[in-house]
Amino acid sequence: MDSERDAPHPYDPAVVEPKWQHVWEEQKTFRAVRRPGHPKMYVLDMFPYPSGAGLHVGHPEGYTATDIIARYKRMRGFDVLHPMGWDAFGLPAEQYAIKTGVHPRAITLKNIDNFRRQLKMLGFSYDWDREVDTTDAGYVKWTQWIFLQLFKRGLAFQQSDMPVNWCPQLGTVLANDEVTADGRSEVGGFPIEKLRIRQWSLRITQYADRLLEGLEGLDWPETKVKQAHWIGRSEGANVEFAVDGHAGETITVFTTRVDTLAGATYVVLAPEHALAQKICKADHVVAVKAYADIANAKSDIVRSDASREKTGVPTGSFAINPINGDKVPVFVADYVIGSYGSGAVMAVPAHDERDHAFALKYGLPIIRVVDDAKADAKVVDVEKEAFTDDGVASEAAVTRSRAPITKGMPSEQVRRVVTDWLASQPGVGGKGAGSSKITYKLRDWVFSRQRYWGEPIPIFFPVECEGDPRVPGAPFTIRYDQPIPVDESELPLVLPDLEDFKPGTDPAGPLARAADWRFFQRDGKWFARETNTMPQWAGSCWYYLRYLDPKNAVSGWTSEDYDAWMPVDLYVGGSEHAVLHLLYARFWHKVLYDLGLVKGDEPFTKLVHQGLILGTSYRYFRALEGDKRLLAGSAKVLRPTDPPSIRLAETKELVEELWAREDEIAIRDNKTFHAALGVEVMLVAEKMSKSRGNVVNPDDIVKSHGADALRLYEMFMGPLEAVKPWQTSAIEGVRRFLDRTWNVCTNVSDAAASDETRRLVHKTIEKVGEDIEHMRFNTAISAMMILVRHLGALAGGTPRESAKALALLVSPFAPHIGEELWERLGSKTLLAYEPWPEFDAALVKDDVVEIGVQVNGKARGSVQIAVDADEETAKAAALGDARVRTFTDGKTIKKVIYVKGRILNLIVG
RNA sequence: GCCGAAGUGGCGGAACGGUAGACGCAGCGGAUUCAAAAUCCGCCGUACGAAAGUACGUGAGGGUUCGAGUCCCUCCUUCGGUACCA
Repeated sequence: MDSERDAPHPYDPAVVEPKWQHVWEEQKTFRAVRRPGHPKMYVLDMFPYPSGAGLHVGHPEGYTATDIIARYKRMRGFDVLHPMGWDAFGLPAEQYAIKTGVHPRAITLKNIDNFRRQLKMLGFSYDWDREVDTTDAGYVKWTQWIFLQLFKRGLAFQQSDMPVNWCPQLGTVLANDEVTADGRSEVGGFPIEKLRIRQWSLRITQYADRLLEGLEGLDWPETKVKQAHWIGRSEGANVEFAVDGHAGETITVFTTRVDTLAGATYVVLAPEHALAQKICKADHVVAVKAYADIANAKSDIVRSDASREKTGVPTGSFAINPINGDKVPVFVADYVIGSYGSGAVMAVPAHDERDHAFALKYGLPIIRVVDDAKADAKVVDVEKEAFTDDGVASEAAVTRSRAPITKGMPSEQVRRVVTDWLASQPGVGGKGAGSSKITYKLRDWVFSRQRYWGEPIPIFFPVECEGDPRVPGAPFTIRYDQPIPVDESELPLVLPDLEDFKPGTDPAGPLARAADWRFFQRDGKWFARETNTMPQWAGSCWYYLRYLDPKNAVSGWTSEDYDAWMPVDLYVGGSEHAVLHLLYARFWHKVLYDLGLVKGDEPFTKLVHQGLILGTSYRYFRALEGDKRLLAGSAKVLRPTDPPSIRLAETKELVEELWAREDEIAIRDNKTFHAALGVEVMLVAEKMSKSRGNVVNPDDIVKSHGADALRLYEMFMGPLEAVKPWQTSAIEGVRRFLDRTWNVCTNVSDAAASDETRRLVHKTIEKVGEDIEHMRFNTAISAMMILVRHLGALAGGTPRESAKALALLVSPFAPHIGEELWERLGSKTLLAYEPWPEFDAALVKDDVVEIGVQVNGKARGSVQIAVDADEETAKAAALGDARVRTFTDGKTIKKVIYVKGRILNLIVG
C-alpha cells in the first residue's frame, strides 16, 4: 500500500463531527439559562411526527435555519431557548400497530430514538434536557388539564347528532380541516362520508373575530391571508321571508347583498333545511323528499363542484319578499349549503351567477336592481349574464321597494338603508324583518376521534344498568347528556393496554372494548369513561409552553418561565400547517390568556415557512407501440383521464414514462443524456417519492459528505422560503468549500494581515452578520466562499486573526468544523459562546471604488475613483477612458448624472 | 373562478432603481501526475468578429425614468392555497 497515495484526507467529518457532538452533550453546552440583563431569543422548530421512515431532507432545512439563528444569537450575547420534541400521537403508528400487533408506544419510542439519533448527528444546538413527547404521561396530563379548562368554560361541548366526516377505512371522524378538497382523508387518501354521531367539539367560532384581528400585529408571511380566508368573516344581513299560507313560519336568509333584495325573485332552501319538508305542498312532498335523499347521499365534495349544472325542485310554496310583498316561489336546491349562513338564500338572478344559472334553467324572472356606476363601462345584459359588482340603485330597485331607496344611490348606502328599514318593520314574532349579521366560514372544531393512539378525553358519564355493565352482553345506558369532568388530581388519565387497536364498527371507538378501564364504580354507582380520544392536533397546541418547564409535575408551565422566554421570537416550519396547527394553537393560547394562565395573547411573533425540497429526476419515454424505441424527454405530454395512456403532445404517440437518476446522466453540448442509453432526458423536479427513485436520505449524505456539508448545502441551495430541487452533485461544491476552509485555517501565519485581507475579512463579517439577521443564508455562504478563496491564494499562510474570524463566521452554519478549527487555532474554550466578531466600519468602507460610466444610459466602461470624489473629478476621470471617449468625442455633454460611489451617466447629443 | 408567490445562462441561484448573471454545479482548456483521482489556474448568456469590439439579452407587450430584472399598466405561463360560502 502506498502510504502517500492513500494519505487520509486532512479534513475528516467522520472524526470531527462525533467528537464535538460528544463534547456538547457531555458539557450540556446548549442548556438554556436565563441570565438577568441579557436579551432573550426563543427559537422554535415545528416538532416532527416521528415516523418510521426517519428524517427526510426537508427536516434539516428548517432545523438548520433555526440552528444558525440560535447559534448566532448566543454569540451575540442572547439567552437562547432552542428546544426539540416529538408530536408522537397519530395514525401511522396506530396503523402499523394494527398490522403488526406491536403496541403503538413501542413503535413510537423506537422511532423517537431514531429521530433523536439523526438530529444529534446533524449537530443541532438543542437543549436536550427540555425534550418533550406528547404521548408521555407527564405531558398528556397537562393536555388533559387544558381540556378540562376548556370544558369548564363551556368551550368543549358535545353535539349528539352531528353530521361529521366519517372515514370508514380509518374508522374515525375527521375535522373539516383534515379532509382534502376532493373529499378524501388527508391521511391515507380514503373517501369520506357523512355520518351523524355524538361528538366533542371545541368552540373555536367564539374566537373567530379575535383570531382574525390578532393576525394584524404578527410578522407572518402570506399565511396570515390564508388564515383570514379560512376564518372567512363576511358581513351581511339576515332577512325574514314569511311563508305564504304557513302562519308563523319564516325563512331566514343570509345575504351580503341586501341591496339587491328588491331583485329577489325566488328563495332556495338547502335540501337538509328544517322547513324543506314542512312547508312543502302536498303534491310536491314526494319529489322534494326524493331530491333531498339524493343530495344527502352525495358527499359535500360532489355537491361543491361549482361547475356542475344547477338542479333543484319546487316546494310549491311561496315566500313573501319583505321589501315589496311579492310572493316568490320557494325551491329546494343542493347548490345551497345547509351548514353555512342560515341554510337558505334569497335568489337574485340578475346579480348572482349561481342564481342566474338556476333562473335560466327553470325560467324564473330576472330583474335588474343595480346599474353600473361607471359611466364608460359596457352595459351587462342581465338576461344573458349576472352583473355581480356593486353599483347604484336602478329604476326597478326604487319602484319595487318600500324601503327609502332613491335612484342612483350607491350599493353600499342601499345596504345600510335596507337593513335599517327591515329592522323597523314588524317581522314574525315582532323581531323585525331583518338585521345585520356577520357569518364565518370557520366551523367549530370536531375534537373527538374513535381511535386508540391519542389522549383520552378526561370525562365520564353516569351509567344506568342492572348489575355489572362490564359483563359481556349486560344491558346498560350511558347518560351522555350528563358529562362529568375527571378530577384534576386524577390526571393523567392514561390509556389502557389493548390487544387489538382496530377501530371496529362501534362508533364509540376501540377503547369501548377495554371494559375494565371504561366502567368503574363510585359510591355504589357505575360510571363510564369517554372512549373517544383527542385528535393529533391537541398535543401540538401547547408544546411551546411545555418546553418552558418540561418536567414540572405541579403545573404545565410557570408564569416565571413564561415571562423569561415567551413569546416565541422565531417559529419555523412547513406551510402545510398554515391553517390547522397554527390556528388551533393560537386558539388555545387565547383561551389560556382569558383564563389568566399566559400573559400575551399571541404565541408566535415571527413565522417563517421553509420551502419544499423537491427531488430531481430525468424523464424520457419508451414508445408502447411498434418498435418500442426510446424517445427524448419532453415537457409536452397529454395525460388524459386514463393514467397509463400518456401521449406525446406533438406526435400523439402512446408512451411510457421512464426516469433516470442524477448519477445516470451525462451532459454533452448543454443537453442532458442518459449516459448508458444515449437518449436525451429532461430534468423534472417534483416531490420526492419512492416510485421516482429520487428520495434522498440524510443518513447517506452525512456518511458521504458530512453533517456540516449537508447543513451548508441546504442553506446554499437558495432562499429559505423557496421551493428548491435537490441536486446531490451540488453538495460537492460546499464540501470543497469546507475542505478549503480547513486548509486555510490549518495553515496559519503570525504575520500581520495585509490591508486588503483585513478589509475583505471585515466586509465579510458585516455581510454574514447582516445576512443571518435577514435569514439570507445562501448569500452569506457565498460571501464566505469569496473570503476563503482570497485567503487560500495568500503566500505564506493565513494570518491567524483572519483564520479565527473565519472559524467564527462559519460556525453557525457548520458548527463542527468551526469548533475544531477554533481549537486548532489555539483556543482552550468552546467557540459556541465566543462573541461574534465585530467589524471595523472604517475597513468596510472603501476609499477608492470602481464605478460604472454610462453614455446616454448605456454602460461604456468604468473608472477607479475616490469614493467621495466630486462630479468634476468623476467626469474628468471618465473622459480619460479611451472607450468612453469614442462615444463622447465630437458630441456635447448636455447633462451629467453622478451618484457617488455608484454611477456616472453622461448625456451627450 | 378567486387569493398568494414566482418567471434571469445547460442547472441551483446573485443583483439599495445605477456596469445583469455574484457564489456554486455541470462543461471546456491548462498545470501537476508515468497515468488517473484529488488539487490548483483560466474560460464559460446569444449573434457577428481572428481580436479589440459591436449589437441583442432577465416570460410577452406597453409606460415612467438620465438609467428598469427591480416601479406602473395589460397579458401569458408555472407553483401553492381555496371555492356553489349567498
